[in-house]
Amino acid sequence: MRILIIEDEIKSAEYLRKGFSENGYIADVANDGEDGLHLAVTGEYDLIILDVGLPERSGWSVITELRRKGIEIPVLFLTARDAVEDRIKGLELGADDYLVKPFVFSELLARVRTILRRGPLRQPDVLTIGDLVIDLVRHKATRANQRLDLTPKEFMLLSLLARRAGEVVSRTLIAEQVWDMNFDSDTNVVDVAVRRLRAKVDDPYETKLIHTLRGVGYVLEER
Amino acid sequence: MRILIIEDEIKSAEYLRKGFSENGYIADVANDGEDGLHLAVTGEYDLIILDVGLPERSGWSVITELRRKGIEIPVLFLTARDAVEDRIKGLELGADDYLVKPFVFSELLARVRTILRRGPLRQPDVLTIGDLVIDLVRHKATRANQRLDLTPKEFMLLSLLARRAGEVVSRTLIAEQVWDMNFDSDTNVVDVAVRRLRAKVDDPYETKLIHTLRGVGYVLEER
DNA sequence: CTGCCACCTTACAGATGCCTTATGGGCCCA
DNA sequence: TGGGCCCATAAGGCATCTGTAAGGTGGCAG
Repeated sequence: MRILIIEDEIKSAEYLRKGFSENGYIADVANDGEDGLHLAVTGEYDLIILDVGLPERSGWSVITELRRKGIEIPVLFLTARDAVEDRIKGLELGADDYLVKPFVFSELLARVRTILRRGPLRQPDVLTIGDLVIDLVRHKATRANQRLDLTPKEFMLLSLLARRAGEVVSRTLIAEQVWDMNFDSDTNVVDVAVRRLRAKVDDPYETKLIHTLRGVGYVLEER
Repeated sequence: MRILIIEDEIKSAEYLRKGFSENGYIADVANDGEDGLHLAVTGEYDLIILDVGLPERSGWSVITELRRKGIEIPVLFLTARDAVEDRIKGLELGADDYLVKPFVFSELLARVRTILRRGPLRQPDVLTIGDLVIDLVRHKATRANQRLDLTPKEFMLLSLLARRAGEVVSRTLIAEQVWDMNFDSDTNVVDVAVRRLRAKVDDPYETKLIHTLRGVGYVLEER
């Protein structure tokens, strides 16, 4: 899941980014409305967090512009405590929800989850492929009831594969979802990451779950 | 669905009652803790909204008394913005959620819906993780039957981890719940606090209970 | 059979994030 | 007022993670 944060105050933006990152989301930051709008249009985001107190281009015009272009990405905006009419305005312009500043991060997280849940992609909390079990909330993966000690990147990669178990996942998609790489760069990060994941998930066990489809990508499945 | 509102300020109480009523709930009001407790015990309510700034009988004792009688109705309490310790306390006493005043009614409504959806989720008074026992009410923790001498912050941190034993607790969440920090991240209080807690909870013992998940947070569990 | 290309595998070093310790300020209570 | 405890800050150290690079392997087309 990818989130775009449009917020001019660098510290706040970073705080939010970190929070989302800790909770398994990929979050990018735009420091003004101009950049934000551009990223929103070009990048593939599942949700936008928008501070409506932006200098350059007011937050409102970002929503307006997005909706005018027919882009339906859910928008959650942040507003000041005393600005009641702003909340109404934001919702009228096509935002999905708002939060009043200052807020506690977990409130934001809860709302984000709610919004994403009611979208088309509803995902369960626990994924099972053969004897491999992945608990997305607890950030825990086990195989044959043995705990797998995975690093953040490994866990991200594994959950991506697991969410599409049985389907081919292209390296391009992996690069995008896990590394936030938008264009082709000539690195073999993906290969190396898959290797490292295999070392923990497949190497110690008889039946392999991660399979390579030459020229296409990878599949996670029981065979 | 029936909701009991325990709130001494008549105007606020009426405002809430009306709000719920408009949204299809049946809501009753009690203007002090005494009445509230009585109604809660006799009436058939699905949820209680409790203001913890009550005069007669403090809000806390209402929760305590209810739980002591074995009544499991979900409680959502309302607290002042600056009272972080209160939030923790309320949850420790067995409330299901809280909301910080002042709030927008729809926020409250959203939370109420969430709670009612997930059904009663009662918290035990004593948490046990391996040989670690935490008594939330008596504010006492022991490991291997030895008393742990914890400072308030340490106890708060430990109970937060314990309440989510087995789940990852992100540093962001910790910072929020224990320090009420929202938008400044450049401090390592959490690290240091965890260190101090470990010194008492883990260092003297063979099996460690507090585990670090790099980039994600901490988990309290037996491994 | 042969060469190419995609992918695998390994080693390494920089970056990152966490740990650890020392220091001093603040607060409570005698 | 003074002592003791609690706890935030800061700084440096250290382990882990992860991207890069370089060489190896194996499938596949011609």
